[in-house]
Amino acid sequence: MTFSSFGRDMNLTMEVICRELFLHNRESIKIQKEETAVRNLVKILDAALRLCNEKGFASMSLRDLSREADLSLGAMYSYFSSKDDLLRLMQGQCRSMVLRALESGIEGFYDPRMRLRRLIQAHLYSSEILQPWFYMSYMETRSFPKDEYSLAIEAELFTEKTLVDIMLEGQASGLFKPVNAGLLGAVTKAMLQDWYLKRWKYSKRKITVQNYCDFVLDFIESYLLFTAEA
Amino acid sequence: MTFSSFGRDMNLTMEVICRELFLHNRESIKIQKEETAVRNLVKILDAALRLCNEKGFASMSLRDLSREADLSLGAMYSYFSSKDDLLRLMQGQCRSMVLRALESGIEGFYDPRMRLRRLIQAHLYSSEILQPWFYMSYMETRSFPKDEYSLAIEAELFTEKTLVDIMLEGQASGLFKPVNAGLLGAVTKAMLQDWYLKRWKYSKRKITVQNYCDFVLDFIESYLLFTAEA
DNA sequence: GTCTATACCAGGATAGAC
DNA sequence: GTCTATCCTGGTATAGAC
Repeated sequence: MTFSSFGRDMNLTMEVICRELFLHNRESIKIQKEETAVRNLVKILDAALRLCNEKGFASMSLRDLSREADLSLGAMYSYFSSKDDLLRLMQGQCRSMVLRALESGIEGFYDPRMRLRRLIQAHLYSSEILQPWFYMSYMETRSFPKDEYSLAIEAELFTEKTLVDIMLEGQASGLFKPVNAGLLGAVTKAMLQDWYLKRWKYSKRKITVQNYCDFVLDFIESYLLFTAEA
Repeated sequence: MTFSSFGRDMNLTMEVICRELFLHNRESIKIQKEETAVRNLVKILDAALRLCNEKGFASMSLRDLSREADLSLGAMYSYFSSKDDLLRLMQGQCRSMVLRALESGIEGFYDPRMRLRRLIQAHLYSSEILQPWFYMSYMETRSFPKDEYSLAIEAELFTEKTLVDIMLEGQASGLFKPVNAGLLGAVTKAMLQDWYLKRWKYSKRKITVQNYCDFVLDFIESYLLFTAEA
């Protein structure tokens, strides 16, 4: 699976994302006409992701946002009922996109080595496309209200558990070495997250998602596979 | 180097830290008497770290802080001149402690393998002791004013460069395999940071800093060393 | 050195015209 | 559906008594 084929399959443009967000939240959004709603949601979310990733959600004022989104304060309140509600909308959309990306990455594959590769690729590739979403989600989790917080933690642990389960499977079938799968899963997650948390660093060094992905796979597989050294 | 010997050597109690912070910032702190100042700084910084790590610096109000620190608003303003100034004080103190810990970790060691081990240990052990400081520093960097931001980024890159330099040294002397040292340094940093960023996760699983450290060292050395498999 | 009281403003939220 | 005008809370910061 290459990055460009993944991107084509997932089709995650802002317009598509906002349309889905609109359809899933018709009750809470006061605007009726789909085209109007989607057009403005694109403006709002683009601006929100930009501001939020610069200074953090708490420091982003709705006045800033209204200026950047080129919509009045009053108009924006037709799309969400409070600032927290905006965060909830974005967070929910992000969670559903991530889950879909990871699941579509591994479905139909049964060999542990292949499943591990595809899961890591799906994670890195989707965080490449949705970087501002992933970043915001990571940085703002702690300020969520209790129920949203739990959902976010659950999602974090789910990814990790999926990684660990694949490793355990591979160990059970004798394909992988009997290393500490729990810890390997944890640090793998950390490496995957670093890709969207330190984007500035990797861009500056001209390291592409493909480079990073190949390296991480090599590093992990060297530790897991029995294959002799080159 | 074990965690407890490191802890003994560094002697990083809140009282010691605040005394140092006071001595380095006498001009900006309006209180004269050292004992009074240190006693109150401990109260302020303990509370600030707690609140800040819960909800983020921007969402921590000085009213909250004054209540938690059990000092009036007016009194607190004798210790810093603005909320941003408080952040600057804490940030500066954190940077100086980290640098000292890392340097004292590797000084006097020349074998690349040993230097790498000691640097990783020093980083993990100090982040174990200073977890709230490290966490705050990581999460708030992006909201710093420009000059403070540059200093923080510089510190991040310095640690990474130290790691990479040791790896390159080891490769040059033929001790380490010729893997991509730049990327290995980057993901190593990510693994080190995960220890203080996801403390809740590791505590819950009863993984100690010693467990984590041993695992990370094994993982990295397996990739770097020529030694045959067990 | 520490407190209380208060100035002042920015931010979230809403009402009601168009 | 969108805008402008406005309300009101709660934030940072300071003044001045003790």
